Amino acid sequence: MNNKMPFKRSCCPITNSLDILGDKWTLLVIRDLVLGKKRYQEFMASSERIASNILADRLKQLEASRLVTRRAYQQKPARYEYVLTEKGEGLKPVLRALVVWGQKHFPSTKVIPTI
Amino acid sequence: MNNKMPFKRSCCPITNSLDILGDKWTLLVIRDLVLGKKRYQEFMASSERIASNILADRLKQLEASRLVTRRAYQQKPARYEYVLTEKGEGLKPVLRALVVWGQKHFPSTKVIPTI
DNA sequence: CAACTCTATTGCAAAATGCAAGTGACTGTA
DNA sequence: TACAGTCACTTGCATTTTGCAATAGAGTTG
Repeated sequence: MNNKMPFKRSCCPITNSLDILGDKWTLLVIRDLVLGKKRYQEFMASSERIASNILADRLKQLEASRLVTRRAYQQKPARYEYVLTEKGEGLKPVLRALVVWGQKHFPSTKVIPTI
Repeated sequence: MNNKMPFKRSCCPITNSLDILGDKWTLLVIRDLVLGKKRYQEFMASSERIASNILADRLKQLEASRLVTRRAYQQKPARYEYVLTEKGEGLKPVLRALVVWGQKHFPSTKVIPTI
């Protein structure tokens, strides 16, 4: 299930960003991380109902891209929490721009105060 | 090939935005439109080498989502150009945020002055 | 010890993507 | 008037990704 682009599509910064972020789920996981969620069940509980295999895949890709670090918060059983790196935190302006545009053009959507 | 989400995944503005923009090509077509490209061959000529069926599909979706309007610029044969609507223009801040993030984290990428 | 939680993984069907080739309506050249 | 060329797509088909449901493994709780 996991995959990677083997070559650069171009030297455009937008293209390179989309090679990591360009799907329907990755930025939603990052949104949840920005909102303070850290654990699997918290991501699963979001209203978009991500499938567990997709979530596992996206968390691996985010770790591989160094947007997120995985840290054990307990042993026995080993349990991990996911936290944004500085690179991942740097996506807040992208999320904010999407919130602004989304709120303007989808009137039924709600405010997310903390992004 | 053409498709649509039949229902809203959630009332989150980010989610609603990603339901339109969340793939590897849509925002690149919008980037090209922002850069002033209007015609099929111009989009095809971009360095990411989009496949023609994908481009046709994305242009249809963009029109259906009212981010783009299609206008005949000649008859015989009928030829159309694509122009951003105000809704589409409103995505410039999203593109700018992606440029900033991309340029910071992919050092080999180049500046795009006019976005 | 049986049920339950949490974090995944697996199998399989459905949808999206990528690639190459083809089409239809013309235009420009020999 | 053939004939190649351009432009804007469309089609067919193989590959890849996604979505859904079920299952698993490690431990906890009643």
